[in-house]
Amino acid sequence: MLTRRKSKVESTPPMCPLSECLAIIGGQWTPNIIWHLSAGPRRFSELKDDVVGVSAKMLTTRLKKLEAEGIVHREVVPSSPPTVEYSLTDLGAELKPAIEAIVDVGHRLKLRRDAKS
Amino acid sequence: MLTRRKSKVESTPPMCPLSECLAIIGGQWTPNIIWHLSAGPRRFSELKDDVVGVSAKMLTTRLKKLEAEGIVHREVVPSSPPTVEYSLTDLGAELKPAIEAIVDVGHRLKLRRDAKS
DNA sequence: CAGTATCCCGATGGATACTG
DNA sequence: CAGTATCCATCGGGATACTG
Repeated sequence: MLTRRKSKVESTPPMCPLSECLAIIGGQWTPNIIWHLSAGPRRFSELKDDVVGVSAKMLTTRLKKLEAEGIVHREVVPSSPPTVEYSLTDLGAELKPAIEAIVDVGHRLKLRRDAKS
Repeated sequence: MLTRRKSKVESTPPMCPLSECLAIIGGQWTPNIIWHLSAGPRRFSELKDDVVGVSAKMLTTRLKKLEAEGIVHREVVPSSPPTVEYSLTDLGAELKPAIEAIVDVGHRLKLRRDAKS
């Protein structure tokens, strides 16, 4: 039997900075990009290889957005052929715990599913 | 001066269950829905009020998907007018740490930005 | 209350080709 | 190498109206 709900329920968690963070890591590919950058600086083509399936277009789009938001740092190395280093800023590094938590849960979810099938 | 990269870099984290989890919480509104459910069972219209801005269409869509994935439990209370209780399953509860990590980072990000402006 | 059914528009993102 | 430009199909998701 279901217990009757108190009119004010169990109190919803205070207020939600979820969107705040999701606006940053919400975009397609974005978590993957940040995740790969979390291991250290990468060049454009390295990232393109790491983040399997991403197109150059999307990768640039996301990197630009992340750079504008102060999450990643872009450093052009003047050389021929030119290379560009992408890395997480301090601000970007703060996202790591969240990404790791997601990875962790993803792992446990996978285990559960595999166990059931 | 940038240090030269070792050919094998700093080793990318093993393999990525990111997508595993993102496939679940990735959808628009989804994290918010789970977040609100994490405080306890809710009825359809309560959720619709909690998750500000969501349309009935999207809410049903997401809830159906989450139910199919075993993340939320749907319980129809036979009464007039009918009510429906949504709650997190054990599996769904495992997502809470990830959501909380995201909320936490979102909060810190907000603080940083506010400090700068 | 708790949805379902349609219509419909705009953004997302892939493929491809081109450039400094 | 590190992108940019263009074309174009898809589809997420809002508005609205209807139902058991």
